[in-house]
Amino acid sequence: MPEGHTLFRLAKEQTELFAGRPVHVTSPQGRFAAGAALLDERLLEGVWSYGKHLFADFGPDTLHVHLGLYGNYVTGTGHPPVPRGALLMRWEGPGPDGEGVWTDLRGPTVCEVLAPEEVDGILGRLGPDPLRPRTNGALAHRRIARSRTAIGALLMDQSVLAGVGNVYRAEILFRHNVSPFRPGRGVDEAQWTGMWADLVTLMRAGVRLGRIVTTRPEHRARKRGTVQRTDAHYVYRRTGLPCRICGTEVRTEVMVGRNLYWCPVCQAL
DNA sequence: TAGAAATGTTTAG
DNA sequence: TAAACCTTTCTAT
Repeated sequence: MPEGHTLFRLAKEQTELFAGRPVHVTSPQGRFAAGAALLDERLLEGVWSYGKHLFADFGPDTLHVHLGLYGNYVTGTGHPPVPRGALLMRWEGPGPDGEGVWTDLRGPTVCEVLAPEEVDGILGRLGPDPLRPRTNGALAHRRIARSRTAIGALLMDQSVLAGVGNVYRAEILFRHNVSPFRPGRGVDEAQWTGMWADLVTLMRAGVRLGRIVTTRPEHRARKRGTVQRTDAHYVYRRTGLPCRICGTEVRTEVMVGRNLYWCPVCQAL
C-alpha cells in the first residue's frame, strides 16, 4: 500500500481522530515499549507526512514512522481488539465524538521518537514531495538534468523526489512516453514540468481514492463506474499483456532491485 | 488453501 | 548484493 498518497491519507486521518487530545500509547509486542512510555498520555498536536515518512508531533518530541513494504495501520472505533501477534504500537483516544478511537501499527521499518533536529535531518535528505502544497518540482529537475543515471532509477531516489514508489514510477513514465532507460539529462525542462504536474494530479487522486489509478477512462474495459483492479494501471504488473495503446507486450526487468514495467514501443529509447 | 510476491528501506557483507 | 523486516494481496492448485 504505501507510496506517498497512503502516508498523506494516514496523516489526515490520524489528525482528525487523535489530534488536540492526549493519546494512550502502548506497545503490546514490547519492541517499542520505551518510546510508548515516553509518549503515553501526552497531547498530540498533529500528524503530517513528507514523502513516505509519517510524523506525529507530541510537544518537543516527534514520533517518526516509516511503513516500509509490509507496515500497516488498522484503525477503528469503540473498544480495540485484544492485541495479538506482532502489534508494535497501539494508540487509543477519546475520538472527536468521545466514543473512543484506536489505531494499530504492525510491521513498520521505522518507529522511533525523534528530537526536532533529527526530524530536520530526515527532511533534509528528501527531495520535493508532489503532495505537499506550494512545492516546486524544479528542484527535482535540477538533480535529474545533470545526471547520467536512468530516469527510472532517479524517480525512485527519495532524495530526488519524495513519495514516488514503484507504481507511480512505472505509470508516470508510460503516460509521458518516456523510456525508463533514458538518462536523466535527456529529460528536458518542459517534459519534466509536464511529468511533475501529472504526478501532482495522480497522487492527489490516490489520496482521494485510497488507491493508485492512472488509466484514463477511454483506456479501460469499463469506461464508467468503479475502476476495476485490472484496469487501474497502464503497465505496472502487466507483464506479457498487450499495451493498452499499441498492443505490444508489456515488458519487465529489474532496475535498482525493483521490478520495472514498460511498453517498448510507446516508451522507445 | 497454500505459497509467492509485493506500493520500501536499512543494515550487513 | 543480499538479507531482514513479518503483513497483505495475488495466483496457482
